[in-house]
Amino acid sequence: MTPASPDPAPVASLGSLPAASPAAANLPSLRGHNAALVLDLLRAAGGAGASRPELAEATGLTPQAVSKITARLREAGLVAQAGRRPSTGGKPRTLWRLVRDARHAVGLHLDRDEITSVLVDLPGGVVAAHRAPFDLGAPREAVLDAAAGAVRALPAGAGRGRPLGVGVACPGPLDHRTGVLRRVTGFPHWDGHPLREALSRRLGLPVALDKDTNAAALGLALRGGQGDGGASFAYLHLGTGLGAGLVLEGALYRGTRTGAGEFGHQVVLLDGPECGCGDRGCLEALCLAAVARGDAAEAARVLGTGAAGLAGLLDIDRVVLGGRTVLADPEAYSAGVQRVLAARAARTDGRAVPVSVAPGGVRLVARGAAHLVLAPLFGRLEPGTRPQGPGRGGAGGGPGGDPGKAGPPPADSG
Amino acid sequence: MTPASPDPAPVASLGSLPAASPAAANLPSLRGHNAALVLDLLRAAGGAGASRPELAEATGLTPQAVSKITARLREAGLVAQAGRRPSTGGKPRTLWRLVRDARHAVGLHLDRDEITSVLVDLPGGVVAAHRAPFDLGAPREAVLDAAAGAVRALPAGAGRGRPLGVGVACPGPLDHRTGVLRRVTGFPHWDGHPLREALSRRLGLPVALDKDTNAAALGLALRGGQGDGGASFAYLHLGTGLGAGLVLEGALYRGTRTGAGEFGHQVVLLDGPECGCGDRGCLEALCLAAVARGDAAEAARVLGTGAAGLAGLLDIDRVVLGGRTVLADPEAYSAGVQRVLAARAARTDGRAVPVSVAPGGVRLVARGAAHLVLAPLFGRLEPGTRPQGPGRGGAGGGPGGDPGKAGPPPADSG
DNA sequence: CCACTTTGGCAACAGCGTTTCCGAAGCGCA
DNA sequence: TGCGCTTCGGAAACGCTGTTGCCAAAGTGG
Repeated sequence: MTPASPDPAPVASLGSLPAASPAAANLPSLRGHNAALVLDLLRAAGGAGASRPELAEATGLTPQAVSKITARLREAGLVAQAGRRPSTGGKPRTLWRLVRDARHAVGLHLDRDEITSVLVDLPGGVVAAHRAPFDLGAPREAVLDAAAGAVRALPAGAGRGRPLGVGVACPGPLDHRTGVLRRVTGFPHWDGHPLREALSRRLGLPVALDKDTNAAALGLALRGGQGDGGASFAYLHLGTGLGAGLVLEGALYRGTRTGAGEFGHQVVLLDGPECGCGDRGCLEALCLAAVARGDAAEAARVLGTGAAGLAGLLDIDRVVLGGRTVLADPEAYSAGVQRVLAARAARTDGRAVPVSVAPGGVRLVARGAAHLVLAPLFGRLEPGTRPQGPGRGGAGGGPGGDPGKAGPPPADSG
Repeated sequence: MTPASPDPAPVASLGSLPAASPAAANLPSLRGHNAALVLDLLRAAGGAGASRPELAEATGLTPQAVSKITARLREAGLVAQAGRRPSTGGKPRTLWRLVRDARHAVGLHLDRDEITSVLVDLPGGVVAAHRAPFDLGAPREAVLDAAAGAVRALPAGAGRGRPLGVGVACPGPLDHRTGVLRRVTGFPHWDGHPLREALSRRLGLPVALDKDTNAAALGLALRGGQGDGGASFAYLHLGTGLGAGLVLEGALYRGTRTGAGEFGHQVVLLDGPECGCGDRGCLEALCLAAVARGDAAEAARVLGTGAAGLAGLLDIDRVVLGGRTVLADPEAYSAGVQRVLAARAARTDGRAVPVSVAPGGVRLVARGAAHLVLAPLFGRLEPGTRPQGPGRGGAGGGPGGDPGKAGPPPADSG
């Protein structure tokens, strides 16, 4: 695939066709796609593991192809045998699982007043975590220092080898494709800053950047659960603001410019009270006002109204709530939102969209950020990360990459 | 690929892995994918055509691979040479275009009081059209008769061979995967009726079913335009109701159960006037009330408020308006919605989401319905259509199909 | 007329999943 | 314990994909 040309507009009059939206596939990309598929199924299977015939049925590949793929993945050190199933009258099935320490990734959550970093292993488990006070409003260098410090505070040698990369989540808006911040609400001095590149250079590791809500949603989508392969859900985050992360048909939806998920500034009360954004009657304004009054029930009702609209608009399968405000009184918000959704269901086809509170607490976003780096291995996210600095050069293959060909993790030369 | 098993739940306790969300790929599916990609680029290029080197650059394939693919497509009769570009110092490039009459599809729009059918050719142009009064509330048999009649009223022999299939669009809700209607608002006797199967049997052709708004959006997405490969837009339809069709990153988004696009019942005035759906303050209720008062400006403002929320939530690139009410006073609605979006843009990053009125008039939906059948050829939609009756048996290949292997259109034996 | 550029076909090739075949490893019954 | 049966999974040949390397064809420009 031709990388995005730096030329502004190559003549454009004749002979310039738009780049094909889905990229063309060749043999290596096919191999990578199927390998990622198998890895993803093993990830979903968790510690229980999965057998070759099961993988074959789930993917649609022939058992023989699955054999070849698992053999390659084992050679790469990504998977290993994990016992066998009881026989059903013939040779028992051999089980496979992910090798926990085959790869690691760092997740970094830059919140307004706190920084959280986690080290996660290949299946997505948190190996180590670190939290510290933080000020996103501090000068850039100080913030970069703090970020690098939070990454270095993690036990680098715990899992052998360097981490694959660092996923960074922070308040939006920003552009995940270029890794550049836009005017982060309340901190205009970040506008236009290429945070991804700066951090990548300082850490000597690939860095991926995204909004906190997107990271959280991605983390929830990849949570060890089962059967949610193609499910759609919305993660609604109520903290100092109100935002959303959308997972549509199993894939994180960020929009063309990472702008998707601006949930808080939907108008739910035409000509209502003024909001900080300049509009009137925004969901966020009403919700935060109710919170300020201590009226969690009303805040939940307002939030539920927004959730109901979203459920209808996007045919969402479930709603997950999170954020400090919600976590302070989870039952009230869960019940309040659920009530509105149940009322909507009663008016339509009768099936209410289930509501839950996000597990993971204060590490939810950081863990999701790590998945910005891990997810491409499982075909759950386009690479998007442009490797920089030492470690893993830019030899990346076609779409989906090829986890099987990634080889052993680079040795820690430090 | 294993077809969806008819078994309800195969034991499910052990060894049942969820089906992989994206299907596995093998050589035939890779071939089909790339062939569809090339066809899609040629479709986007329109009458101007595209050359092999351009296709190679746009897809990322090698020129040699493109040569092989175009050769296969030419052999299948889908593409043909269309002149050459002026030389730039060497051998001039040969241009390729779609063969207009290589395939045809029928689009059928079942509206509440009118039925429209169109015959479209491979590039998506309307070859013939038919309109007649209609009553969706009539008994089922009468409706099926009318639908079949509208299809047969089209000049079948105009393009040689039978059409690929019939795309049907009607008011929702319904399930596009099973082709079964749900309780179409106002006509409860359609609830649960397998319209797709019934029509397919009667016509002896494959049938695809979807919501009218989805069909319209799909048609707009595939309109001969250029460069909108991965663009996102919303089609907002204001007629007797208010609905939306969503195209996200170039693909029609229907949700898991075709439920996406329920735009009219988002609450924009908490505790506002009651809506027919039982809720209060729905966008649709306020909008229709303003229309009933003859206040197009206020209706547009309300509609614009909904559009602004949607633009933020989904990072939409543009908004397209349609429906009888809009078409009755296009300037008022276009300007009114644009005003709200411009105000929102001024509050955020300053780039307003452009608004336009859907071209195509009364045939917009029918034309989009035909694309339900054509789009899979271009990799723009999963097949979804289960061929029934004579014509094109169920020999369909892997994901994306393989247009190159489709062979010549079946001869019209009638 | 001749270098030079560019297009695009031919042939050999590596590597993907598929097919076919068969040994390995368990169960159940005699 | 032995034997038939079932199921798993490896080995090898295969068809077909896009890729690579080479070269003829078809233009431009001096």
